[in-house]
Amino acid sequence: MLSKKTKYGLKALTFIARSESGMPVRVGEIAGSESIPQKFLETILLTLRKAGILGSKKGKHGGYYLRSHPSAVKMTDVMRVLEGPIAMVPCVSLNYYEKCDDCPDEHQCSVHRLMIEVRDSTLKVLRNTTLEDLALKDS
Amino acid sequence: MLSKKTKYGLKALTFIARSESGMPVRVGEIAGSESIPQKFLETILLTLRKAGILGSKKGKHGGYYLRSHPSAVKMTDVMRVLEGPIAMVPCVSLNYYEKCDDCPDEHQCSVHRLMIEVRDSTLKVLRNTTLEDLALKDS
DNA sequence: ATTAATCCTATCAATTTAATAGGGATTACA
DNA sequence: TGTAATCCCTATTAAATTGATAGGATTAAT
Repeated sequence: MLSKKTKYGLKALTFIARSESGMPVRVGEIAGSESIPQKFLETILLTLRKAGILGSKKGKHGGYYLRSHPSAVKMTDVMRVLEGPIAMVPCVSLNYYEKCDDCPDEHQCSVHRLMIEVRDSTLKVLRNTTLEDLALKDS
Repeated sequence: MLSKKTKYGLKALTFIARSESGMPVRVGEIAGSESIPQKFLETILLTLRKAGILGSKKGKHGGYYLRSHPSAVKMTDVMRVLEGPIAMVPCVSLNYYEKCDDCPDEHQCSVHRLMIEVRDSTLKVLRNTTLEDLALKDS
């Protein structure tokens, strides 16, 4: 399951990408428009800022803005920041590899091989999708 | 993340598929060989039996066996039984569809569209993989 | 009968998730 | 200079999920 955190984060990024004005977007505005609890969204956008995806401006007329053009914001990056590893098992993760304690030899593990295929197919989608694609309207 | 339940279940199914004798396989034997807590595995195999994937024989010399040839056991079915929906959001699930409360129109939801693509690519893998594939040794 | 197995359901502890709380720090601008 | 608006930070909490265990009931072979 996709966490609410990730879902809210993606919606917020889309909202910011669509807001063409170039001005920082207030958390409250996003929260209101997208039906997201504001305080929760604050922590999410903070995470995205710390990850370098968003920038922020404090104080009156402050808010969040994209650090790069939407076409340069890859879903792989966003998902890793918000949802964590893309792989479904750590022993198959490119960025967060970890050995399983219940596997003497992962090259003979049937689950391992299946999960590599799932990971690769998911990666293909996420690598080929950017925030610009998400921000397109309709269909 | 793949749950332990699913991981254990897949390993157990692989073990049974590899055990060519045709005789029912005891839970204890699988648990021992695959380092799975036996009592936990009992409940998992029970689930697989209730789903029609495994059959069982009670009493002495009892155990679990496959109801179909490994090549007929699709990963889509196994995953749905053990892990639940393949889609990452309910509004994109083929078998467990549910509307999101925070989406006025899901056809305009950017997350929705992305998740359809992820679902389809995962489905393609899972539909094309059977227990027979998992049971192949090595690489 | 005895033994060895599955079957069933309840329960528990740990973790994760979703959300809230309560301010602190910074900035615009009157 | 002061005040309102905004992001920043961390802690806490409640609910849900997960992983595992417990304790027998039932069934079948010998």
